[in-house]
Amino acid sequence: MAAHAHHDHHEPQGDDLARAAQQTLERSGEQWTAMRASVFGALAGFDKPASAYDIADAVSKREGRRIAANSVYRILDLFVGANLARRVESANAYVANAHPDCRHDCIFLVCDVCGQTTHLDDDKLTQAVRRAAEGVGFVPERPVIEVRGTCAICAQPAN
Amino acid sequence: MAAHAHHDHHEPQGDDLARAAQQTLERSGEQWTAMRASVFGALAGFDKPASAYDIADAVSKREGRRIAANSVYRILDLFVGANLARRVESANAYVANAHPDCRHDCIFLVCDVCGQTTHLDDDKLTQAVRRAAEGVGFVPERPVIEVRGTCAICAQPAN
DNA sequence: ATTGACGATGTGATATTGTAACATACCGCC
DNA sequence: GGCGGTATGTTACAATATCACATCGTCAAT
Repeated sequence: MAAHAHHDHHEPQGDDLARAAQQTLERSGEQWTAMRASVFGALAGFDKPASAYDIADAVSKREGRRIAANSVYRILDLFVGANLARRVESANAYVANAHPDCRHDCIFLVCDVCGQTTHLDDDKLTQAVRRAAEGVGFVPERPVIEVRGTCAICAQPAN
Repeated sequence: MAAHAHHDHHEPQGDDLARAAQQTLERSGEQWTAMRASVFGALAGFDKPASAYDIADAVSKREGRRIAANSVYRILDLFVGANLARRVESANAYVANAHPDCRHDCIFLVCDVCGQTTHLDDDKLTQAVRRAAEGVGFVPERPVIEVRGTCAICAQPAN
């Protein structure tokens, strides 16, 4: 779990990530409430996609009182709409988005062994998918591009 | 519902489709039982992706007795494994596969208005997705490529 | 014929994921 | 203080998915 602390990344993490999320959300005209901060924090605290119920449990623990899944869903929907989070369709789960300002389609690689999920940004590829859909008269809104398989670590023979 | 009866298609339909499915399933060493035939027929009878519960209802009607969802799930899992059916992840639903012998990744276009789902086969594109995953050390097993949006018919202005 | 193994299905319970409806709380404004 | 609006709480429920175990049929060995 103590990986690559050796130098700085571009990826905002922890509080930085939350601050970026807050700014993006507020710029879109929504409030950054205590509850939303707590949900975002819980979401960002997972190292793999988390279900709404996972998040509800984590938030409940943080808050010391029971938070219903339903409240979490509302906030997650808001986050997804504002690009602060993404839904991984093939896992019924959510991940925090480290770059809420860049709105592009993304590609998730979901490891069936460990659950870890990474994402690729390859606009050429996602544009090609959109164009393929347009080629048959379809109006693409939201490409869902995910790859189930085995991540580099779990695929190592000496496992 | 009485569309394009004017000339033959390559797409097997109705009984032909079922026969093709039966052959494929048996060739893979599984039995084509009455229950499986009934589930396949129900699945093929839907004009859009059907949930396991939709199918359970349809089969129950056909059979004149209650068929539980979990029996349907078992058979659907078998079908997906044998390529007789596909799961549309972003819709939690299943579609019959007209070409059970061609095992390629496919791209679903899911209309958010009417639910109709078409599929594209574009091996260049799906191969590109696989290669992109491999490029970061990921071993792709099952690409999930779906596009949510609006189909050509629902997108017509004079609707 | 009996038995045992095995695959398929039946059955009931339960887990997980997702929504709906309405109540309450908070906040800025008049 | 009262009002309108957003956010959250609360309860109930719907929809999707899985588990455990019972039953049934078929086939083969005994």
